[in-house]
Amino acid sequence: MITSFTEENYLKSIYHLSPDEGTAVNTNAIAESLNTKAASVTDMLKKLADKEFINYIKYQGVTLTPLGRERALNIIRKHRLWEVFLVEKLNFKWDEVHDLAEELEHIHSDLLINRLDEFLEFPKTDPHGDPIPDKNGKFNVPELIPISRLKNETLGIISGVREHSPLFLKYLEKTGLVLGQEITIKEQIEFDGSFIISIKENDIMISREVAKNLLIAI
Amino acid sequence: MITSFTEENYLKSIYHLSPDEGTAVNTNAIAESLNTKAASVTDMLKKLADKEFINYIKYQGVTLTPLGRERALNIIRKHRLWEVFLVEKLNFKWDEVHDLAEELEHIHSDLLINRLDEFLEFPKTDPHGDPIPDKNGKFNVPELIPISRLKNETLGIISGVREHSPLFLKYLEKTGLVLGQEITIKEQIEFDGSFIISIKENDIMISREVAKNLLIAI
DNA sequence: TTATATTTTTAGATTAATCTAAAAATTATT
DNA sequence: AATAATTTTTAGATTAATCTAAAAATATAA
Ligand SMILES: [Mn+2]
Ligand SMILES: [Mn+2]
Ligand SMILES: [Mn+2]
Ligand SMILES: [Mn+2]
Repeated sequence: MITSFTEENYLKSIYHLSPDEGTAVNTNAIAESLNTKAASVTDMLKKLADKEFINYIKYQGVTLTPLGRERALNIIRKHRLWEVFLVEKLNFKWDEVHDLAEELEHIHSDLLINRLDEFLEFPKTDPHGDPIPDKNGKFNVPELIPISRLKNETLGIISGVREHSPLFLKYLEKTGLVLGQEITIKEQIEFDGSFIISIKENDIMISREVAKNLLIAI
Repeated sequence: MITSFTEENYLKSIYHLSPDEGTAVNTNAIAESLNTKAASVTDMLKKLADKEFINYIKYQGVTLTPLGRERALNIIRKHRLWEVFLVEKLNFKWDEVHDLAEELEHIHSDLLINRLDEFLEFPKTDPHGDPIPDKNGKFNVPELIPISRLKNETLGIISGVREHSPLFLKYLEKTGLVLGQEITIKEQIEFDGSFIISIKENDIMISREVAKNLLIAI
């Protein structure tokens, strides 16, 4: 079954909005994430249900069928592999690749993406630390914890972000908070919830907002 | 001015159908090359004329404006660079890349394509011997002559094809008639216009149809 | 549990790209 | 030059994706 650019974006959005397999995603949430209107979403949900990509009960939200989940993961695989390509081979920065990958993820060819995977030597994560599904849609989610939930004196490695905006990513880069960097939590300031962390022998301060969006492997 | 996938295919088609800058391209020719109907073409021509990509006079056919030509060459540049990438980096065969490049050529990013160009070390021709415009749209057309127009005992190098169908390309590959291969014209058979050529110390026979579509640099 | 607020769906339009059938213009042929 | 053939354009519909405004269903609060 072929899927249009638009249908694929809906599937991806539903996948990203699903906290877990069972719980349904609301019409309004999809509308917001795709910058469209609820009425448009309803129309598309009917279409996706017809094509058996989603389970849709009027007024009750939607869940992905196994087929829909498979398709969503295939698009996410493509997105993340293209991001790796852009950073590793074409020297793009991690804050520059997302919008391009949003276009490239819709190129329809399993052969192309499997060859690209091989060319990149089967990367396990993308430039933002997100896991890349393999050709069967399998991937393992590493246990990452935001700095905001860590205790003092914890030592860990920066391994992911919860926020992908170029502004945030550029700030992290400038501050040296890049993937793979080892850090230690020194102290949380009670007043505003900000943190002092140590990075390469230096102590630096990061806001609570940043601490919530920086993911650590311990 | 942004252009849709469809508009870009029309511009490319008009470019490829232009024998030279001045002479106009007919509605029916465009319709045939895009597998669409003349009525649809007329609608699109009005739109492209509004956007100043073409000069359009009712019933008189169209020519590209400098803007339209620039845009067409940019798409062709992308098409051919992606073909080089697929063959050189992802190990595709020359008969497998065209349809994929038809999709990839519509990815909108000059930065991406210039970085790709650099990554590929600024190739001058694509896997089929066609010239790749540089970022300013400049390219030189090498003087290539079909085998069918060569005299006996001519020595030359296979440097291009006039027909891009996978069937033809696969036949050439199997027969050893690949780009860069040196050949000598031995004899033309008067009866059916076929040729005997020498390649790597062997004499082989090729039909007139093949001879017309194989381009040689002398 | 009735009234109010929120969410979701339907009804009806719009826009881009396409089509068929018919009309108009151009080109070729007597 | 008049007629026939061909090419091109217009008229009117269709389909996918979107929208606004109104109606219907569900959730929340008095
Ligand atoms: Mn991304
Ligand atoms: Mn990413
Ligand atoms: Mn091609
Ligand atoms: Mn080519």
